Amino acid sequence: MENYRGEGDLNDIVRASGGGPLSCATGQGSDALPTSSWQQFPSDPLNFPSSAMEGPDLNAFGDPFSSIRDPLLNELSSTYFSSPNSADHHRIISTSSTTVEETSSFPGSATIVGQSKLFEEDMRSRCNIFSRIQISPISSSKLPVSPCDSPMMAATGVCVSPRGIKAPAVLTGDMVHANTTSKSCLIDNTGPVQISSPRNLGIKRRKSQVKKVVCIPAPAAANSRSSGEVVPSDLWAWRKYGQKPIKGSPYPRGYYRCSSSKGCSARKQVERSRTDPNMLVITYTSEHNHPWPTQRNALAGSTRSQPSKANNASSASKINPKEEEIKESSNDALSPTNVAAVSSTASASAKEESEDMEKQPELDDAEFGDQGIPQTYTPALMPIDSQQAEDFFAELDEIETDPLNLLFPQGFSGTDQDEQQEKKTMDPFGLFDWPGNNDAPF
DNA sequence: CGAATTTGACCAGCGC
DNA sequence: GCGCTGGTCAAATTCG
Repeated sequence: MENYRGEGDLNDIVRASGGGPLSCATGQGSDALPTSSWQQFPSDPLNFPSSAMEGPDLNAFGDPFSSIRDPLLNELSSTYFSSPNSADHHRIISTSSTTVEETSSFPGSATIVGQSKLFEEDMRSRCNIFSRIQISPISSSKLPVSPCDSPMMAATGVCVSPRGIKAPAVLTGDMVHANTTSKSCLIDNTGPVQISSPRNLGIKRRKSQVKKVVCIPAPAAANSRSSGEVVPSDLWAWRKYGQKPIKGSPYPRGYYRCSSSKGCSARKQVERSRTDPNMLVITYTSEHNHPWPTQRNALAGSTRSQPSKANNASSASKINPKEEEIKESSNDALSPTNVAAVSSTASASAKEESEDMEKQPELDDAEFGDQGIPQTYTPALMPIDSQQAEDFFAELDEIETDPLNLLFPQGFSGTDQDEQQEKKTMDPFGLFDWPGNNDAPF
């Protein structure tokens, strides 16, 4: 266990920033809203091109995470933005140095940082329902000498200890911080990531790989499947192909590959935060080479993780608790129980990384800009209490045949009226500022 | 019966 | 060069 320290990865980072006054300056408590520096997430999560669903953007399949980030982050947004108590604090720290600027291409939601102040102020004045997501431009080339010297760091309170910087991951400027009092998660991306089978493709797996790490809250009862393994669905169907114990971590790491489409090289790793079992660290590798599956399809292959089964004691009894910890499925994420769990867990963060920055600056721009993070934040407001959650998911079942419309109402609506109607549906409380909404202050 | 999961083995990168 | 570690494969197992 102590060996882990020498690696200077996640644990170090968490320790360095998890409880530090700098790192959590704004998040000393999940109830104490860190409003001073957190960047409000875009007010208009829906106002982004549904590029992932559109043909032209399929060209981006060659771009890592050109698509995978969207479903997941969408899930995150839809799931974690549901806390009216501001218990959910999310930070997304993009390693793409140009993420901030590039995301500006998105109306509303795109201007994560540029308009974040506005969003923050506005949202704060409205409601604390939204998680605070911070996107920080970090890159190996732009990483400040001292993490705390970074303007972003200073502005956001995110700080990495020098020891953390020691880790290669930190050198790449990658970390994610889910900011809550007890639930923090910093992720190191030191770990090599494989785009695809090195055996088959002869690709070195430890370098020049782009990965995207998302830190999300895990179920409170982390060691019990019956409690419901809460991993937000990212719409893709994932098939587990391996699990390995990770040195320095009591929790194993699960390896998943996309099963939505044969030949898809998208993969992800799921593991629990070493320091905070309540946090799940999901690392996405490579990209999907196919359009988003429908929700129905996404659910395929997740039958073993369905809540109904998850709640089955007999089933749970057969499973190693540690193994359960990293299990995930779309169904789990969509279950009301999990929604509640997620809401209570109340923190999420994500990061994107390019470990080969010199080769991919433009790529990052393209990936995380035009099609980037904002796309993923669909304001699918979740009911708060369990009853609402049940009703909500009951409705989801009804519209399951066309989930994408739910996720991207403006992207698929035929008319402006439809868009407005859908926006109202998605945002019944007017919590979002729809660009087309005349009522919006901006 | 098909599909997903489990799990041990194998392979490759990285550090010493 | 060697050992450690992580990532993937693939057969066996499990489940719906």
